[in-house]
Amino acid sequence: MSRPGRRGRATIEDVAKLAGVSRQTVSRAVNDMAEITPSTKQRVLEAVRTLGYRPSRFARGLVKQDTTTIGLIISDLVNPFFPEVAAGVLAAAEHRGWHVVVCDTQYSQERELAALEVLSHQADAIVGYLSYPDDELERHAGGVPLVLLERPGSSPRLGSVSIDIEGGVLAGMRHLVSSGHNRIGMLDGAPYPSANGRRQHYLSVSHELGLAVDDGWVFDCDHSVEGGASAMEALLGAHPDVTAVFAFNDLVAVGAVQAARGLGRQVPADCAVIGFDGLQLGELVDPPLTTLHIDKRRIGELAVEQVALILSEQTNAATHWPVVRPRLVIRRSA
Amino acid sequence: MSRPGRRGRATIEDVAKLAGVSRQTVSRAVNDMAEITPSTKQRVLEAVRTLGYRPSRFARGLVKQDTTTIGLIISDLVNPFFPEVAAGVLAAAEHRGWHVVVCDTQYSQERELAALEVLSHQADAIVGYLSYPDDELERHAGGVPLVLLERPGSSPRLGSVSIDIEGGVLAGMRHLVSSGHNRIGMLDGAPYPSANGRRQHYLSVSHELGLAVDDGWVFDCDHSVEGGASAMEALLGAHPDVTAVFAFNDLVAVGAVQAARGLGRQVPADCAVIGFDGLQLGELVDPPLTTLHIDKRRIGELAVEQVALILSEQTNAATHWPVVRPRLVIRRSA
DNA sequence: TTGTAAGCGTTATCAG
DNA sequence: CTGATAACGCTTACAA
Repeated sequence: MSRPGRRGRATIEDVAKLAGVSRQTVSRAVNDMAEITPSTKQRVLEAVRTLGYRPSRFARGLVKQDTTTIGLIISDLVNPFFPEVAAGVLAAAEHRGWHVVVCDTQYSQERELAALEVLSHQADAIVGYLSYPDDELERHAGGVPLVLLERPGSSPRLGSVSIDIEGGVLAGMRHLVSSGHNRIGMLDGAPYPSANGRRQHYLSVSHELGLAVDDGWVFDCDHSVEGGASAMEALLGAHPDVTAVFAFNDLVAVGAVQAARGLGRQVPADCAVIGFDGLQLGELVDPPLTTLHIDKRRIGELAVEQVALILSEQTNAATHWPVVRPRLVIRRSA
Repeated sequence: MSRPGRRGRATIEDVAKLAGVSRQTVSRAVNDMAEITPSTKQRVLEAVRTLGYRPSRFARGLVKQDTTTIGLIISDLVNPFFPEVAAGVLAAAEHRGWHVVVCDTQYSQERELAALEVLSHQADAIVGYLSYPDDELERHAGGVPLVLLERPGSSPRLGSVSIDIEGGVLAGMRHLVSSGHNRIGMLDGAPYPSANGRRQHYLSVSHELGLAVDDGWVFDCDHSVEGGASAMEALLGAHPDVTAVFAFNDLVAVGAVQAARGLGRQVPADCAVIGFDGLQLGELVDPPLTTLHIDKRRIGELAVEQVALILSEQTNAATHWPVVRPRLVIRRSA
């Protein structure tokens, strides 16, 4: 005995009963297919309305296997970097008629795990900023294709979209050196997925360019304005003679500028600052931020293309790992 | 005859066959339930791995009616305002174990409709910045509960979280007037959902305060820095004697500051500017932006609470429509 | 511990 | 044009 509302919502069966037709006919009316008389359609639709009937997405998805959902895991929606990547993912997904479920990890590995857990059940593929080692990721993804953002994947089972960090660092450091700097410090993002590479490349490039700096010139910080500010204070404390700073990202760079000023230094006169990602914010602060601009939307779009590739192959394997190249944008801070 | 991969993915049946057990046993192994011998569990799990089996979320969702998905429709992920709202939604949803599917309309009504279309089929409730009239929305939502953001809902079927625009405008205008301004212009967001109210309240408050301004002192613009800049130029062109500007939001305000300066005016000396939403950006520009700060995360959280309420009542009706109050934050621009 | 049977709510197929 | 009937893939009883 199936009362409407027995388990909450009315089913197609309930509608059929009320309208005095078969489930099939209800289906035809609801999805306005052709083979149905206007009058019956009316009657059915009325029953639908009075019962507040809505088709179950699960039942529908079960029978017509066509809806694709991709899970997006990002670190922090409030960092302007990520929404741009997300916008790229959303646009590319919408273009394909896919849905996107978004999770924000707040840089927490625990949340990252939870997100993987959820999305491995709810999505057909996962794209995101992930921090666990490849093998652990594969285990927790439970067979769902994975596309890593800003990080190369070791196995062919893992797609990836990365950034040419080395090229970016090289371009940035060269710019600073050619502007006459040789005591260049670095503010690195605290170790987290997207944090990889900058520090190492900073050190090797510094070495190549003959700069007398080492690990002691690098200070870790949160990926935020506040983080950048306090790390900058630490750097200036340890190396008061620093004349330029290579920042992990634009947020950090802005914080560095503020801290430098707070300590009485002019930017760029006393200390130059260069950012790394090219947020709009950088154009609006004073002085405008010199930065290595990254096409963030493109990262998201490329990630979805990767998913499409992987999903279309029965091998479930990626064959091509795109790399996005930063572009030096010179403004006034360096 | 069901070959694994007949329709793409292996099913529980395929695994059962390969492991030589029943589907039930596979289910027990996969969801690691208690009543199963370790050895068989091993065997099953191995079959799972070789077949690359993943349970269908649709089949699972069909039988255990517990997954809740909420659809979030925002106008523009790249406007820093929206990610904060979204972050609130995500946090509150995660707290409840709900999933969030995000759509970005790019301020396009066409996309808004498409998003409604999709989400009305894929979500248990929709939260978002919507521009269509209530009745149209209800029609397109096809019975899915709706929570309107920054806009009151007329029917009890519509939840909403709004902002006390009137209070905000009043506080802002009073601040400007008490600072000695009486020729105050306005840059209003181009008519779109969240755009409602500011202009009207600006006009009535101006009238109350005895200011000699009218519609001609209001210029529409995109909700962006660029939009604010060009509208500011227009305003300064039409009313060169303007001494203060009430901006639609902080992005617009920043643009206004830039334009004012570009035309040789000091801010706030020659022309004060006040924003409306309290982005972090406002603290970082020069001069720091005076603004009416809005708790954007809270908007998202309240929206999810509304959804929970609506979903829990069988009436499907909202009974309480929260209002978020702006808070005047005085910095240097006004 | 394991298997069997009965749904979950839809759509597709094929008669009528 | 309409209605049985059979999937769709999984879980929850209930038997064995």
